[in-house]
Amino acid sequence: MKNNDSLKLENQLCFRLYSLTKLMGRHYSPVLKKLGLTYSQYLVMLVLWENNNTTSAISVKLLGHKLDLDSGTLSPLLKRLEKQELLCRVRSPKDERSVEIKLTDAGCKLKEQAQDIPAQMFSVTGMSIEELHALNSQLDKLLATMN
Amino acid sequence: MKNNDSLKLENQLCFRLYSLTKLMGRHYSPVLKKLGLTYSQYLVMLVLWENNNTTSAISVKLLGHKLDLDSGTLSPLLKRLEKQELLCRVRSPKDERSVEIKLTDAGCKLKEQAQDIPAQMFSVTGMSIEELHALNSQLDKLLATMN
DNA sequence: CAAAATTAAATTGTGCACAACCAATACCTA
DNA sequence: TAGGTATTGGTTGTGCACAATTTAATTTTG
Repeated sequence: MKNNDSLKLENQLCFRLYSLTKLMGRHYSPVLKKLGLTYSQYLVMLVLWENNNTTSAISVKLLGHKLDLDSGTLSPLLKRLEKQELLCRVRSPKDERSVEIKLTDAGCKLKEQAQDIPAQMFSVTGMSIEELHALNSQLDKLLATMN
Repeated sequence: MKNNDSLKLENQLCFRLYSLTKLMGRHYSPVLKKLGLTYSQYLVMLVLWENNNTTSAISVKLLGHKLDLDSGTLSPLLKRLEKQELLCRVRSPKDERSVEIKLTDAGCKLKEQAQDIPAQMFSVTGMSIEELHALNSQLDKLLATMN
């Protein structure tokens, strides 16, 4: 690559990721709207759905760790989900600083409606399972390096 | 993949893209802070730097098309850059609805300070040039399919 | 045990993304 | 040329991301 091309938009990996993330969001949002969720709220629900079987409650701290989000982002988001009665926030008796998140029955039940979202979104990518796995592991490697 | 794993966070391509975009932003922001730019402002400047040689001005419309951003996002962003005197916004004499963006001398000069950002960011990825190109073209394919 | 350090959340402020809606202008066509 | 239509940009409102600060509780240490 020529030196004076390095600042060109078309050569930027970051711009591809940025565009693709937005594009992804545009495919998700109409689907998630039916469940009354935004994309970030959906991610939170994924963690809760996954977790609810084993540990019945998860702290905001741990949730933030799993999603790589801080409390400034999660606090208002969780309050909105609480208002929708999908989850409840209870201060931990063990450590009063910590807030534990627990799915309500409605929140638990919403999982059923979300079951076919992954397949639906996968079809939008036009990729094969093999290509998806290959891309996933490339991105995992990149995530690990950059962290 | 088992059916009930499809909703697991770790299996989501979208979550990897989402995380990687945020992570990318965290690597960029301290570097861009020295230039007084946010990441999105940097993208706008990339387009302007690239364009300034040939066409001296670019409309908000075209800028939005290149960056895949709408005027609701660009308008306030461009006003902030105008306040920093990196560019000026002039209503087109040909079409009064259209606003043309033009770099100031300061805006043009800022390019020099940005020259080594791409190389710096490339080194953070830990990839070889070949790997970068391969990933870029995979993402381009995905962008094309999903658009 | 009390002071200091650490930790968890909430709060505040800035900027971004986008949908929905509005006003102004340009263009087209009957 | 008058009226409809499309386009451009702005405005408003919601939600996300994150830095910086504050508050409160726990843990560590002298």
